[in-house]
Amino acid sequence: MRVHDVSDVLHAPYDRGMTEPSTTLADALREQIIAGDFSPGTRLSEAAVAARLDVSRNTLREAFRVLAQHGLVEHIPHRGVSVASPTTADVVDIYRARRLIECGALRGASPLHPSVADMRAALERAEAALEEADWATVGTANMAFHRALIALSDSPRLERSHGHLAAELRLAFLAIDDPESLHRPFVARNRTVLEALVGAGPDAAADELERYLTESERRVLGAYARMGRD
Amino acid sequence: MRVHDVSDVLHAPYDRGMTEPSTTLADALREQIIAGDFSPGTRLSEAAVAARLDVSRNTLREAFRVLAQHGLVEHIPHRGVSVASPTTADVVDIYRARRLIECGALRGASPLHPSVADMRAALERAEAALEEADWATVGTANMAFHRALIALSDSPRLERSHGHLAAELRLAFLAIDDPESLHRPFVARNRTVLEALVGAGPDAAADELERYLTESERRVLGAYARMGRD
DNA sequence: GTCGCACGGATTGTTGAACAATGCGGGTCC
DNA sequence: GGACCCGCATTGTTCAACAATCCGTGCGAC
Repeated sequence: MRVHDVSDVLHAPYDRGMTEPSTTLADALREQIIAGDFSPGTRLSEAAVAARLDVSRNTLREAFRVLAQHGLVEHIPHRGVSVASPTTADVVDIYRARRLIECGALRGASPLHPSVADMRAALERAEAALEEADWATVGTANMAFHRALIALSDSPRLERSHGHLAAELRLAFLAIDDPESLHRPFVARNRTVLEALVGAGPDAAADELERYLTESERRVLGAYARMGRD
Repeated sequence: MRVHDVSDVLHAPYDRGMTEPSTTLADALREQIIAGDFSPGTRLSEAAVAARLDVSRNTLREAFRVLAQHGLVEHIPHRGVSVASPTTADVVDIYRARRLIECGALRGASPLHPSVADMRAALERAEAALEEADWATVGTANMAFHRALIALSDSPRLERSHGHLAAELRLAFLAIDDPESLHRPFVARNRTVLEALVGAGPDAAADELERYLTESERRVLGAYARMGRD
């Protein structure tokens, strides 16, 4: 069953912590969105969401502005915001940007960079989850692998941009809803990338990564086509 | 004389047009900031800016959130927002990201792409402004050249990221306030890049662009060092 | 003198209510 | 069936208020 309205979703009010709601609020909403609490395309009524999260409309609107900048939410004037639902063109663009940024980061990386350990750790988590057919965890770990890969560049701004791409892409995965075929084949490929990096060197790893991304894009687009998606 | 408080700046209320203030408002503020109406580091008091732009604090805060996401403004909880003032580390990071994105876009580009015409047009504007020692226009045209260069990638997301980098970098230029040395030498280099693209091909152009960016970074960092800047 | 600390003013964070402006759906009329 | 119009729901924005936090100031202790 698909969720098509906020009211269909039950969840606790976001956790009020020590920081300001308006900052944390966007984070909380982001987490819920990429966790799939609201499926892509869901309309987010200001009044409904504000009531459910127990914040005022004004505060919520600030959070929405942030999410809209991240591409996680689409804001159309006088028509409200809805969870972004990446089109085929969006997917193509996301992968184009990923290829450029990830391969570039990898090509300029040192195999001795501390993040290599993070990549390895993420890879091992993915391989462990693979054993148990826990595709959600596999997906998360794959994501972490690529995040660590970008960290090789030591560039906060590239990490930020890549984070946005990853979040948007996750929405596309949610829309497809076939985690196994989207995540399973790519654990082995990630291992190949990592071993190429510490073995054959950054350029070979980047070439391998490029194949990875092209294949991943092909899968997503194929699924979209089968769904008759725009 | 440097501006250090909003109250020092005189300007008309932002132009109320047909679209919603909250969207246009961020744009208007962005324009004013990158035009140098508020010098980097200036504190932007909510009450003062709201009064001057004739909007409510709530609406202004939405705009601030957007600008903060763009990196144009720094928002510290309970301490308000100030115009970003890129540190040396920021400059290094911005150039690192620019090198990766711009060189990557160029390397994957076709010399037959329509944006090549835009690059040429921007270059000619820069060369014309150079004749008249109009450094501000030279800077704007140089910026447009690189924007057109990114457009070679046909990736809206890369264009957006690059736009943010360019805006942040402009703040660094504002802080330096020596437009001639920052813009003059690079017109000829842009021509070299363009001619390499249509002549020797994308890879040669990318190599040239890399030298361009390294040299530009060196100038900015040098100026920062001479200013005793963080 | 200066270090720590309490106090108060100023600013930010958030709320709730209100109203204008816009979009959407339904009904009517031709 | 299609064009038009009207009413309702939602968004965009403002305002006033209050809580929470920060910052400068002055005081006292050492």
